[in-house]
Amino acid sequence: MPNENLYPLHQNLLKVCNAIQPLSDALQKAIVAQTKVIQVKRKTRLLNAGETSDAIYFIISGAARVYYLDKEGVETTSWFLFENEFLISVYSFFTGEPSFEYLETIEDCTLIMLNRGTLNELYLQYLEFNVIGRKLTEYYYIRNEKQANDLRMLTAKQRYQALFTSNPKLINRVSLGYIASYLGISQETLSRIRKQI
Amino acid sequence: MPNENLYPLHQNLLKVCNAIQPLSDALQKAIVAQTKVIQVKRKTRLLNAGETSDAIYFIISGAARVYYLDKEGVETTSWFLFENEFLISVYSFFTGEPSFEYLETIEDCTLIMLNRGTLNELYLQYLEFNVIGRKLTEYYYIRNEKQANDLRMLTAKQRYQALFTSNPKLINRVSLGYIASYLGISQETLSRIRKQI
DNA sequence: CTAAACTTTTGACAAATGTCAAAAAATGAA
DNA sequence: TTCATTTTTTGACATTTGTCAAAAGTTTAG
Repeated sequence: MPNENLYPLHQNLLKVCNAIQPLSDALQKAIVAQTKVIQVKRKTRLLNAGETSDAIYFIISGAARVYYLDKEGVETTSWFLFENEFLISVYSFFTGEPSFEYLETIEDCTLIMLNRGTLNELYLQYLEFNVIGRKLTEYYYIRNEKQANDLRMLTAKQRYQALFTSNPKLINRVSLGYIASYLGISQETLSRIRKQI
Repeated sequence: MPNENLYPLHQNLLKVCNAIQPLSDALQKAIVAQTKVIQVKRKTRLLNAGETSDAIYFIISGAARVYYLDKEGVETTSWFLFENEFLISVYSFFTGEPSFEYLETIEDCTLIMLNRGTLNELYLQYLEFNVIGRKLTEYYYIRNEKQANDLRMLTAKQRYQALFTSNPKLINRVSLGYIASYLGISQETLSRIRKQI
């Protein structure tokens, strides 16, 4: 595992990618060279609605969420991301259209930042990297699909229990209001559900 | 546009792929050679829950749906697919795990069938094909995300109206009960919503 | 350490949606 | 075309979830 020593900050990112498909040394080097490690405080907005997303972030440490505003201006959280996950406004990043979502940290974070132009160059220059992109998209697709299915099929209480079961640590790191909007319910309802359990 | 004459049945499939990224002649030829055109009646089950998905289908004509059963055995439709779209159990096809979903036609269909082994060979042999796979997955990802967002944020009536606006033809081709489950509501409620509008 | 800001809980009530059962309407196979 | 089957609608009522307002609890920055 030479990576661990060569690129200490990028170690987990490379590990995640290598687990999908082994990367050539040249590609690993390119990834490290073309990305930037940044530190941001909690509640930092990394993308605003209306802006076009220009970057994807890998979370080394910390937590973040993706949210948007409904017609009445009420926040709805659509995603929580933690260590070793990618923070991205999929729609805006992939289409190049202005985002309807906000990206915001919910804890102090250390992030690896990769911008879109660079990613596309990597896709062109290292065709094997498309495999990684495809597989990651597949993986997140499946997560998203499960979410939609749960929203259709489960009651509020069942959705909370499913989330709690699949991701117990989340409950302690994320405020109730955010979780409620993620589950598609009001925070009062979630508070009452919690008391019952 | 030589494809139109060379491969009449595969014309639209190739057109969809070419629109994402031009395919080499060799790849086009390989796609045509490795796929099989089949005709099936309406209500044909192409995949059962518990089976591992081994194929992806491109719909030349007809319509289909993806559905699954909740704990009480009630059907919930998670997706409708029409001409020039891909019919697939994403979870099972991509992970190789047994499916929790059923694939079923809702009209007589003409389909292009591509099995997983072949697709993976194409991915290996024609690395550029991964770009197509990645982009298609991105596209369907975005659709899925929109669905989850609507389920969280909109009332039943708003969801119906959104569906009607974005896909009016669907309403006439798909029965009310299927649409209701797709929207995450009972069919009685959907029937009442329809009357109001 | 403390005040201000934010988050969670509670109560009372309103609105949305579900359930069950039966009738009406539409569809499709013989 | 006709009858059996499937789909949609309707009514009555139950349940879930939302809303508003206020109180209680917790966290954070100075």
